[in-house]
Amino acid sequence: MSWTGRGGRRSYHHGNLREALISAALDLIAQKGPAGFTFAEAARQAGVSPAAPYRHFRDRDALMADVARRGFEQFEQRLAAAWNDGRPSPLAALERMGGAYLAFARDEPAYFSAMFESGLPVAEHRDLQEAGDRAFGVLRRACEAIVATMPAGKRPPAMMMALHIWALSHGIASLFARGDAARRALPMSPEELLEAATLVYLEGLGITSKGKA
Amino acid sequence: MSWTGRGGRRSYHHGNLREALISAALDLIAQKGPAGFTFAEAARQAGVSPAAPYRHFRDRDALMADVARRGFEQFEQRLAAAWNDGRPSPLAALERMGGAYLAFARDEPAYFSAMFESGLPVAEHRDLQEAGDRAFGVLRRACEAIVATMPAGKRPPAMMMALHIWALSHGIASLFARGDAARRALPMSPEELLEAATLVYLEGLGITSKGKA
DNA sequence: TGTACATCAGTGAACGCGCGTTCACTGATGTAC
DNA sequence: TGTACATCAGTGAACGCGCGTTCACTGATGTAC
Repeated sequence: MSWTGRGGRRSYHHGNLREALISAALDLIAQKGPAGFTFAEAARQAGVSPAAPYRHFRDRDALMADVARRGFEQFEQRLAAAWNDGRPSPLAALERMGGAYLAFARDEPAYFSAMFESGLPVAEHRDLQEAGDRAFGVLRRACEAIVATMPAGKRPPAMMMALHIWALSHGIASLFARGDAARRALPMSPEELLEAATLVYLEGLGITSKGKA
Repeated sequence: MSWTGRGGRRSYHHGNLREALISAALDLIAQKGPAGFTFAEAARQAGVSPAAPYRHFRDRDALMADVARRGFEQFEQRLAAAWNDGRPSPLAALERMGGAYLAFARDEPAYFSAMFESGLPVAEHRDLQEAGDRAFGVLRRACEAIVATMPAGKRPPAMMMALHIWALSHGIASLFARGDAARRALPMSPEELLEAATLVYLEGLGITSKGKA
């Protein structure tokens, strides 16, 4: 395949190998989990020799970390889009963001695995950690906005609230929404389960959802 | 090592190879994750030839499934011990059970990985699924007991409550309490985070913790 | 108590396989003049 | 516009390795009589 570059033109060079490897990695991770992805097979799928990937990634872990980083970036974008600056109302937007969390786990199992289950040492990949922090930041700012609507004396710590909702969403996503064979059966949709939990939690914080459509 | 059986006596037979393989698997999973465990290395660690494990397990997955099943059984026992039939009060016991969930994730990372992150197809291992269901049953019955203390008209569905608390505990355990390199930093202990979340959630259900010590 | 025999739980050598990684190399591309 | 050259991004062959799995085998154990 090395003779067809962009536009079908003959080409010794692949032209876009880095992206092709990322894309192959996503395929393989989605099919066989983070452990089932190998450098050699990613190269094969991209149509290059097994030595070629080393021009773009130091080793297998570096590729995996790049996939995870991209995953966090996409995740951040999706969460931010769902939050949409809290429109039409902060509570409605928060529910939508919960749905986006679950949708991401379901629609992008490869990214999700690379981000949360690949066993990458987050502390050793600064950019990965930062990307993760930015994604969490979307949720934290959402919680700050919601807390700000409450009377000054009754405001819970937004950071704690964000961690709680993150954990709740992540637990439901991991146990019930992921698109792999380990998914548990559930008598309702993960979205319904998460929405109900969030409403109860907000109620417990003293945030009533009466005004919500 | 094949010549020392129980009591140091010479022995061609290992004597307890099945258990030794399970124990080796736990070691290896704890060190390198579920993917880093191999049949061959488990055999080596148990001091037998690479063909020996086939006398006890059909293949690598069968061993992994057995580890996961044992994990769920231990998990069930710990949760049940923490719940202790709701003594001294159902709410105090529920908090203790949450702590047990996190402690298990931290103290038994190998079991935890095998149970939740090994990618085993739960549906294809009936005994594994049943063991998981029994562990969840402990939490469900705890929720039923708590719900039963409420006025008849105000009782939330215990099943939903159990799923919510399971997801919350699992999310916090996965993100913050697991003893591996992927653990995220946190401005408080996972236990504190979970306890606070549970209290807010119960408050939202209309369960006040005023009577709690 | 002794013996013959069946069964069990190991051995150890061998196999094919795919992996990660390296190496000297070479075709393609871009740039200076 | 053409040419020389540096750089880049690939090749393909090779390596050592550990894995899963099989095979005929054999030492140890248990049991019938």
